Amino acid sequence: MEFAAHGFEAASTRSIAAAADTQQPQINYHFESKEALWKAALDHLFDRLDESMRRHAAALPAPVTARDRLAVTVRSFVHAAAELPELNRIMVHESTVPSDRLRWIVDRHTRPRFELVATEWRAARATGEVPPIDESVLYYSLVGAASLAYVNAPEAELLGYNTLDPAFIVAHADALVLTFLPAPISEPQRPVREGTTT
Amino acid sequence: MEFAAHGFEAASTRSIAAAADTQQPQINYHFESKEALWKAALDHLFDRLDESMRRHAAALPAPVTARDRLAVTVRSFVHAAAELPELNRIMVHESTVPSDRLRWIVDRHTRPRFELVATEWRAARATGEVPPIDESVLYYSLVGAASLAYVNAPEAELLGYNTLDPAFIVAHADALVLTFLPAPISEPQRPVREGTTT
DNA sequence: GTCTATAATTAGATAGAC
DNA sequence: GTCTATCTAATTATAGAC
Repeated sequence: MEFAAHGFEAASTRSIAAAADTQQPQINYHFESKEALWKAALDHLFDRLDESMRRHAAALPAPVTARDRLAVTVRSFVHAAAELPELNRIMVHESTVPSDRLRWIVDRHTRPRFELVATEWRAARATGEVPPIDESVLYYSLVGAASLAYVNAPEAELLGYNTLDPAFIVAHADALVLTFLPAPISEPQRPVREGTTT
Repeated sequence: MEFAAHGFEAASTRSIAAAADTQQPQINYHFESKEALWKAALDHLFDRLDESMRRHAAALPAPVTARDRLAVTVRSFVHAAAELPELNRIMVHESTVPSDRLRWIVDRHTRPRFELVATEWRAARATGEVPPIDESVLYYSLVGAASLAYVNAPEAELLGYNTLDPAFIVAHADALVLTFLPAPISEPQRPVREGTTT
């Protein structure tokens, strides 16, 4: 993906067309503009992200507690980030400077997904199953921890590590569950239910 | 910084010159090429990273154990990442695709810093003070967790969070120490010294 | 050293043949 | 729908006046 490798401005419609084995004017025939092509590419990548996360979640044991649900989300996201490095590459390319494109992504794709993780985190916080970390701090720490190894795969390769090796990906998912969702030491506090006295 | 905001290719020498209140040809007068300017900018940013980390480390309690030393490194890096978002922005822009520029950065700047963290991590692993996580997994998880909130600050702003707020930065550093360097539950295993019997 | 003018190349988008 | 040719604007780098 040219947009993932070079960013929106530096990705030329000529190289995008060449990668698709066609000619540059075909882009303006099939899409209204370079930006319309970019938006279509992002909608497609986010669809693939959702599909990848659902597929990996289905392969994991069914969660029972709120912490279990987060563990499934974390493991699924690590696997999806490894499977779709292009998406997180585009996200960091676009998120470094305010723009209409960034507002479009955040409104359409980022905010609903952030709210999903924040809601899961609040549920696990309420039962004392996870460490006392604010949801915004948690979100950026977790997403960054889960995605950089794949976003920066060419750099890791030069350091001598193949982060796309399935063994790396599984070790990575294990490590993030171990660190962000450690097994609770004390008994998890049950949420206080109405009408129940302790 | 135009390179941080748009990446090498998309940053025009005209806008760089305009930001420095001068004319575009001045760049080719003072530097051999656009790439030479970029290399000078990166050398300068890495110097500032080292200075920032030293300054923040000096403001923290002196470390005793290997885990303490890592905690100082983590806290200093979080503060430096917040202070210098441009550097990590350039790093993700450049690390997504193999290039001569990427090789230049890795050889000159990334590898020595990676080895430093890996060495500190191995020392703490040997005494059982930190979780059983491979150094490559740890490196990308930690750097990603520490930098994304500042790399993606414009995105966080649209989600309603000011990640450059000192309160966020401190909570972020606390969270990463809590997760990646939890206080050991069991007594840390002392490394076996030669000539010592237990 | 600093500026204007410009050369050589490449960008996204369009016109029009087939 | 697919192609070649081309338009306008932007790019890096250089030439040369001051």
